[in-house]
Amino acid sequence: MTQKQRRLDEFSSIPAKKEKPVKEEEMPFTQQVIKEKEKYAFPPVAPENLPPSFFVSATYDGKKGKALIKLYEPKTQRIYFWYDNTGHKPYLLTNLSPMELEKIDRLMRHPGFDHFELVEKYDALTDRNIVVTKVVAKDPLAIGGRARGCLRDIIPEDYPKTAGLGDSSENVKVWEAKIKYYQCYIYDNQLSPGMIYEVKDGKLVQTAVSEIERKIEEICRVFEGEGKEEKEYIERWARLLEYPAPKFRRAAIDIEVLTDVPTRVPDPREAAQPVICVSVYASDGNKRVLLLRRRGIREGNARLPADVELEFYDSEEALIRAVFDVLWDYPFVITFNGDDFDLRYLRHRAERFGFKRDEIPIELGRRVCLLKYGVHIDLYKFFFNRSIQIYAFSNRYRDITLNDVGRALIELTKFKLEKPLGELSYTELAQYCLRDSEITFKLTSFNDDLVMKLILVLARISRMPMEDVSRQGVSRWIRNFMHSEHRRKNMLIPNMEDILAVKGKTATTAIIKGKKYKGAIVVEPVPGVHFNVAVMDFASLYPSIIKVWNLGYQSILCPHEECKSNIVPDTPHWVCKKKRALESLLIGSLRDLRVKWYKPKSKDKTLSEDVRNWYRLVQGALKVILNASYGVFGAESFDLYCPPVAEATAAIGRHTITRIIKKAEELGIQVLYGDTDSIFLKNPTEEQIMELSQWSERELKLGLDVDKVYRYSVFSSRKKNYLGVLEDGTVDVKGLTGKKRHIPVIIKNAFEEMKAALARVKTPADFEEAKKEICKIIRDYYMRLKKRQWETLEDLAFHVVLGEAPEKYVKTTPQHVKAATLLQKRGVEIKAGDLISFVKVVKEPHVKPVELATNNEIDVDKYIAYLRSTFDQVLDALGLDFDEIIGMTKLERFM
DNA sequence: GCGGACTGCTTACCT
DNA sequence: ACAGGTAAGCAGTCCGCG
Repeated sequence: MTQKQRRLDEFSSIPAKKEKPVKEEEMPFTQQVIKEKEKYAFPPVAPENLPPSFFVSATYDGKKGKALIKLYEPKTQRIYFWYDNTGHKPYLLTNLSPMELEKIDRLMRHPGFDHFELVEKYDALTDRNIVVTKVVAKDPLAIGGRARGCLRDIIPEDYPKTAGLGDSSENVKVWEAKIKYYQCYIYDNQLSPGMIYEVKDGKLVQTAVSEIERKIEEICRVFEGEGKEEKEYIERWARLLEYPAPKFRRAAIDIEVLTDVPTRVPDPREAAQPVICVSVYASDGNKRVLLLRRRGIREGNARLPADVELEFYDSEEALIRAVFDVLWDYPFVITFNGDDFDLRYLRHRAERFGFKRDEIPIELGRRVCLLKYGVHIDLYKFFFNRSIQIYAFSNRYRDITLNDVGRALIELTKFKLEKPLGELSYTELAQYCLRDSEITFKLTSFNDDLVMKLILVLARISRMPMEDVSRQGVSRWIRNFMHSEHRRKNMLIPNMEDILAVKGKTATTAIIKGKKYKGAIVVEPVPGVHFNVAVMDFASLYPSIIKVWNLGYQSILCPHEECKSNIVPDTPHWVCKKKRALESLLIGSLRDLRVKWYKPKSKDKTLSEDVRNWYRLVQGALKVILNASYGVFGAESFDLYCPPVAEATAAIGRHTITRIIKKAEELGIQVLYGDTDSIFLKNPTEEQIMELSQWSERELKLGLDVDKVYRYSVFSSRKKNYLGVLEDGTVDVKGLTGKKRHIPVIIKNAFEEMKAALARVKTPADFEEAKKEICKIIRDYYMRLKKRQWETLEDLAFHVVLGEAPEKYVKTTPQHVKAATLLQKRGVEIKAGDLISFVKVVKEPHVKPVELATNNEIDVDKYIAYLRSTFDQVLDALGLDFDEIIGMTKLERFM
């Protein structure tokens, strides 16, 4: 890799100053392009020399037949296209020799076929080098496009017939034929999306900044104790994680479409209704609202920000052209659901108006809408990602709607509409539409552009374009960096069937019916109230196990006789002792970097706020990846699916927690509870904790630290259900009904009041007071329900997610489905994923959607039963009884 | 014909 | 399309009960 050393400020995002005019060819680059910008030349081909720019996207340009890299130059804030000029071509690998392949007529006559090459690859499954044929094609669609008759199908289909072998095509193998061409290009050239590149004399060269390279050396010194190979991996990861992010010039857009029926969403494929309003909210401070003039619509007097001017268009076509100017201009365009709605609608609408192909800036995919010039980020897809939702934003938003995500992350919600869209005045419509793009924009700008930077960092780790990484799941991210590593080390990327054929399935029996193998251990809790409880846990247990035990598809059940004695406890599997597995190295080095560098640095108060923010972001990104790194091996959707690896990881986890519990007990510590990777210790001494931690490091080679100390904790006899009060009075609630999000507000409020009472308890003696308070709370809410004194019906509503469309429930009809069906009958559109709000009523079918229910039909006793079961989980540990509290006599209870 | 014991389905949670 | 383990409520079924 050619790396020119540069200083950081050379690509800083400070805008260039205007200077006195010079002849064009003498102009510094920045001014040349500013001039060029006025011309909107397309495609924006990178000049022979382009200053440091961020690799933000990659694709295949069908017209030019070349890989295309999109570079974002941060000074001019423009995108430049760099086309491959190395002659790289798409290909697949096969075990047939060129001689055998030549007999396949359909292959030789295929217009996309180019030539054969013989290449040697390392096959990790058999631990041998093999020679395979590289079948090179002229264009990626020839390898494996949508159309039938592509090379990857032809080879296994036609070979046996040609060779007269009948149907025995099972040993004909094709590899690496399903990799997207631009990914293949990235891997083969070991490019790093998200990193800084410059074009020098037409060549794409990665930029090295001496200041950052020194930082990387500093990081590497922290890992002196690790092996040579580990250190190389650490260095490569650290480079990806240390380089800075640019300022992203971007615009969020949102469109409004007139509808016949207010409850129905217009079909973006039809695009039959007019676009009446579009808002743009951009990083350069631009706030625009484009409105279509319509007959009979009043100006209105809704308030808009002072710096917004309404732009009126007499024709919809002109309005769409103005929106397209935005899409041709901004390097990054942000939408919320633009893939399925906004951009798709605009594209089809433009086609209806007879726009020419190259006038439309939107590239239509089956499930995505991309931009010809810049990068489109659809935040709906990004926030929909379960890993992002849970690990990056700790479940703070619940529904993936602009309103809920906005409320949870930036405290900004949509405008409430009082009447149908078509009846709004211009200013009301503008206000509503602008708010949507404002939320969309701010979701990418809060916390110093956290979301944009997160996408950039994930693009670097996963070696994917920003568009793809923001739309795909964590298993794709992991697969892609593993694929890239295979190519770097000249390893054959195995097919899933090959792995399965050699390594087989699982050997243990899961506790849950239908699962593939046995998982983690949950320790039976010791019921009651316990003071001074230390919670210790293993620092990222599963990634650590994968590292320490050398787990990966190549090492589990390896072909070597001498490794068969290296057995995974509680399984018949063995692990390789001779060769290090790729996954073990990759995941292990990422884990080490997070635990030993990024996590401590993210809390280091001696660092500036900005630097700490970056470290926080990086450690969060690593957490997302590491948390999924074990699960993917047990997921059939993962390309390197290898069930014995997942099974071995879980088995070693069980072994680990079992051993640590035994050791704790030997040290005389009572273990109150434990789950997967954690143990709850009753009143341990400093020495006991030290000893346990040291023993774990020495014997298990795993880090065990105190995660938190509870002033006291409350356990019932239920697993995954407890409550702990931290030193600062924070109440940690796990799994209890009172914290579940589907329960009615009124019950949640009662539970919150109880939490407040428990937070005030400092000593065992304080408990008496707290118990009295809790009894009062319970009596209070009980009476309120009995006397039907709730404020609104909303407070009684259960909110349950509809997992599937109502008609898909054939085995049973749960209550929320009944409520959903009632709504459907009223003409409300219901689809999978909707949140159904319902109350419990006396009459059949005992449920009713909140909006259809009235106060007097509520089944109060059902709510009291719910209140009881919610509190029971805590009360029995406190030695209290719900019925006694509400003053029910023994006889009444018996009745 | 009814009610209790049981199983299975569904959702929300924990690590 | 990362995994398995647990709790809770309800729907539906079976079976005994003169």
